[in-house]
Amino acid sequence: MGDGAGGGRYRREDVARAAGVKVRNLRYYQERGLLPPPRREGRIAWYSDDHLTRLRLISDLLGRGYTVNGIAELLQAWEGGGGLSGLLGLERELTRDWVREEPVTMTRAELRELFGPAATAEDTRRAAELGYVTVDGDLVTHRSPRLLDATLALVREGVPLADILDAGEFVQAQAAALADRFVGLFRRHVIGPAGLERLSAKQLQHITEAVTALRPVAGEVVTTEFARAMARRVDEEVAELLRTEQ
DNA sequence: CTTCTTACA
DNA sequence: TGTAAGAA
Repeated sequence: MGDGAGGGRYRREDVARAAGVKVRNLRYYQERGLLPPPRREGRIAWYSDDHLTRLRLISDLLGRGYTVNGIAELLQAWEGGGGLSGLLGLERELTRDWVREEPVTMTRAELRELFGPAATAEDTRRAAELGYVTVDGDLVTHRSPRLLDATLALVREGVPLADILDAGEFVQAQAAALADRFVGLFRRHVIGPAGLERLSAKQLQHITEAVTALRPVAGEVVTTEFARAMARRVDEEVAELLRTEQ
């Protein structure tokens, strides 16, 4: 959070890699109006954090089966609401903290050292496929230090990495479903049927505040319910173990 | 030489 | 979506 969020400090290749899209598609998205043009400085194009956020949103939506045109419409509706600055503000609110973690980069050797012989190249490939890491030559970048730590903790307890990745894939699907559910609620009851198209600056402000207020609620509900489910399940498991060992 | 664009398959 | 060719 040191320097201003405005400017632009990514080159074409950098944003593309960070967002997990191909460089070729930057231009494509631009042409389709999904991505604002970068700031130009001579022959180099500078992309900002806002571009990166937008790019991640686009590739995520695309990955879930939305069409390019569908996304264009959505984005257009948003822009109609509060102008570009309002849109970018809301977009930031919607995704903050969920994508804000600072990635960690290490060499393959360092990765092996962390995981020990348990980690195969196949595991790395799979982790990349699931979006946990991106591989660039000898460098491996993990999206989330927290997830990396959690994975390491499990591996050190003897859980096979392949099984952890299976669990990760499952959790991703469930998490996406949960997020869809919450976003659906939000859309229906906070934004309303009118959509964002003709909202005043004040209304947009209210929505932004609502997002800020409600985001922790969604997390709260999920962690609480998860804790309860885990407690129940663990109790059952313990009871079962005690039964069979008698 | 590198970074982008244009244009075509 | 890949890529050859040209502009800057």
